[in-house]
Amino acid sequence: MNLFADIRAAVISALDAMVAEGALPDGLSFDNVTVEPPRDAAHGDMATNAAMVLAKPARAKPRDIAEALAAKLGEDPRIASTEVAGPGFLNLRLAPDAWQGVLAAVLAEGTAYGRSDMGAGQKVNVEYVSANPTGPLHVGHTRGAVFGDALASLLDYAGFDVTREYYINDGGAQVDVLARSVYLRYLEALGQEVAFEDGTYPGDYLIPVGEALAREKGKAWVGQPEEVWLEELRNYATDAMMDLIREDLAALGVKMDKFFSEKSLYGTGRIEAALADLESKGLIYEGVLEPPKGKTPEDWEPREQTLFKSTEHGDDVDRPVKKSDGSWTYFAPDIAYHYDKVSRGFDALIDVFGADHGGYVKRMKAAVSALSGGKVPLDIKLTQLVRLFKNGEPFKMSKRAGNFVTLRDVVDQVGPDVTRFVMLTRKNDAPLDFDFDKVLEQSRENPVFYVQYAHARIMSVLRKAAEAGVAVDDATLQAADLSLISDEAELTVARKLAEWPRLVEIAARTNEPHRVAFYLYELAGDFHGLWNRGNDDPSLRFIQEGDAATSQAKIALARAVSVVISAGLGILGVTPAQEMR
RNA sequence: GGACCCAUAGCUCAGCUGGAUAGAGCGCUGCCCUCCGAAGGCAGAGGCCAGAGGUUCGAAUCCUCUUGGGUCCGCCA
Repeated sequence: MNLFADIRAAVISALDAMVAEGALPDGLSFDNVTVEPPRDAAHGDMATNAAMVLAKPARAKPRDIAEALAAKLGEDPRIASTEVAGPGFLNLRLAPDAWQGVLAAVLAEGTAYGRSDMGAGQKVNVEYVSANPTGPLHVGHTRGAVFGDALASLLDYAGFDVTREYYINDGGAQVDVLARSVYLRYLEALGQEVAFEDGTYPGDYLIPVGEALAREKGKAWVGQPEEVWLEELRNYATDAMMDLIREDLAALGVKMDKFFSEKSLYGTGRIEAALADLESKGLIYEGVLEPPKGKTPEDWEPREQTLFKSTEHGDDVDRPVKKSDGSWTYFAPDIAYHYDKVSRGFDALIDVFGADHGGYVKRMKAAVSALSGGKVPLDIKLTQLVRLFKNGEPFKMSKRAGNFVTLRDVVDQVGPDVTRFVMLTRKNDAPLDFDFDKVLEQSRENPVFYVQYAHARIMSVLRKAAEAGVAVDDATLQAADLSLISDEAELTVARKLAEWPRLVEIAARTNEPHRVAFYLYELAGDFHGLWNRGNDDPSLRFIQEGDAATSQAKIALARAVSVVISAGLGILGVTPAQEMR
């Protein structure tokens, strides 16, 4: 149930009727007609811009259209009153039982209240994390992981068929570096002194890998040249790193549907096939790029390379897919990977990258546009930096990874729930400050606590009511006399609940899961506001001693809040708190 | 030199496919706990939405330019 969508449907059908009666001309598009909550509560419960949007194409005055529309809508029993205002807004006031209907719907549908069919089962691929398999995940990856995971859940909730995917960059030179680094740890495990030069990974996390290798291989590889061990060790090391990464993801509660190996694209003809597809579209040629303007690298010299004509699909310059020595650039497997995604029949693709990959957005979009003939949209979401603090001071930690703070460092300190919620308290493209102390603070400033506290309070009410002998199971609450919910503070909460399905659709349409976190904070605020009103006005308390019917109605409202909080936190991957200590 | 992101209250940030008098938290000012639901609550002050043009019934939102900050820019993945 989506009250805003229902009322919008009523507006549209009223407009259709006006067309049928000749009050409006044929052929108007109602696509831009909206029904939204007004900013100012004094403007009523809902407002539609229909008259203003249609005034020009209908060649009529907005206020005239609004008056006529108001007359039609006045016949709808859900609409208590209408008012033409401002430049042509039509403000609607709903009958009280409309809000009570929302509560009944929440209790009946549970956490499915708010699910949408806007996705219509379309297949969407969300690729996120995709960190190089050369070490544990760090904080930057954590934000991408949380964002991508919440976005995937959000899209699922909005009716899309979602695949969560991780692209393993296991085909490039950095894997050789990893293998050599593990080799050093292997020698070290066998008692040799080793030195980590530039171009190797010195992190402690490779020590156990070297030790395990030493146990398996003994001294077989000591003193042997790379030809003997490099190939095998590459696989061994990447497998070990992916195990590590999977553990990190599990600690955060992230579970991928698919891990896609870059290496699987090499030597299998798949890169060639993707490039052949572009070639067949006339988008591949041999050429020489201009040097980058302004800042010319000192060793720059013109070289002929194989280029992808990405400029035909919105890029600024054409991009090399083959180096001058004939080997692939990193871009080539990326093209092949996205070709694979397109071939798997996804209706839409989403890539979640760190902000430092902003330079690749246009070329990837160009590639997908070319490969899919413009049919498959690719949205690329960039996650900005996370700045770490401890009690207000910039924070650095270098335990096991060398010089960066790991996902584990964060999750072990504050837990997965707090980590996830906090990572979503900022837009993805805005930098995020993460303070290890503040995120655990129990105050209104801390949205994690504030939302969890609201849920815990409701659970507490339910427990206390049950102890007092009031039936509070969902079936009983559904049957409660919701007309007893009528105070303004209570209706404010009910109105907020009515917005939830709408919020889900907006968040899903914009691929912005942070909107869910902000909504939950607002909902919690409205609920706490109601709770606090109960301090001064005992008639607003949820449990009314000796009056089971009223108690059940009020508790039904609280229960509905907890249901929506659960649903929202579920999207964010956060467990609702049953109690706070 | 170019590309992308960002600029909203003293601070940290929201702001819906363009809608009415631009919101929240913190901070600030003033009230409110002998008890019953204060790990707080209520009220108030605080804005040229970086600047200048444009599009239109209407712009924080879309376009152009300027300023200021971040990221990136041929064989590194």
